Amino acid sequence: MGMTKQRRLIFDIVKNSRRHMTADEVYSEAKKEINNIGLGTVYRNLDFLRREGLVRRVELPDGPDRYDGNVTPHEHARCISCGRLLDVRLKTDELLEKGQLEGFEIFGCEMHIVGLCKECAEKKRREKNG
Amino acid sequence: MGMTKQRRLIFDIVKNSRRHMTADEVYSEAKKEINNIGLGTVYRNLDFLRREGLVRRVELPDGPDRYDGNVTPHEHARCISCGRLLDVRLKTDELLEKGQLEGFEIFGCEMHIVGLCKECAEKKRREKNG
DNA sequence: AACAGGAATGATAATCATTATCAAAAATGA
DNA sequence: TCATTTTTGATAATGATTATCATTCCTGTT
Repeated sequence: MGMTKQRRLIFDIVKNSRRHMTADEVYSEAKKEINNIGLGTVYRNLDFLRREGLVRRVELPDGPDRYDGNVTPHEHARCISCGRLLDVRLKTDELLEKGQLEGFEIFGCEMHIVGLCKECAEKKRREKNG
Repeated sequence: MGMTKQRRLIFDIVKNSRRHMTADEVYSEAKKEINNIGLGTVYRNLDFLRREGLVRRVELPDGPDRYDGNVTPHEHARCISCGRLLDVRLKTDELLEKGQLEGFEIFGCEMHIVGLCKECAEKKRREKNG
């Protein structure tokens, strides 16, 4: 596996971030280290790292994909106000009502909870109450 | 609510379809009735109908959105081979492990199961076994 | 029926995230 | 070292969706 300084940098950025960054945010961050890094390089390496299982790509139904350095199984809740993703663990046992997917070969499942995070919910409440 | 013949047609197409159509598929279908209908009109009306709660938009993480005439609560399982969506009902009770989303105000949740539908799984099995 | 005002239309351009392309540069390995 | 493969940066292309805008179509009121 060719490990260029670009690839290492991109990996470190995603791995060390506690947020769930977009490719563009990774790009901005990477430019601080390598001034002339290309956006294509960022996309290419994020995809490479995903294929290697080193990072996880979270594909949201709207808006750009996010990259997650935490590759352990978990799902996400997205705040529609600030856009932040929160990690959640699901009880996946007994999720489906029985017999619905007879013969369907499940490879994986993605769940996105949408709503307001604690901070944004409180902020909205304060605005309302004056 | 202005109900033009375009809007009525688009609604009928989605409502009468047992599939989950893309905007482009609705457009192709609509052109059979109204030859010079615009793609923008299709998008505009699908969005209008969604806002009115008459159809549901299913936003997949990859590929174009699908439109569903069934607006009762259900989730989808997508076949990665033929792209078809299957309806599934979830046991949403006790989905989350307790205490994870303290303060998070849940508006909704979208789940996409991905895998192979019965037909495609069987087809693949046949190809393998000769 | 005529008319005015707002809404919807079709055509087209613009947007945004992502991929593809490709020559030049860098890494790898015999 | 030198040849081969991989990766890079720059740029163009893609695909789905939205925005724009002049024209046309409704709809309700006289």
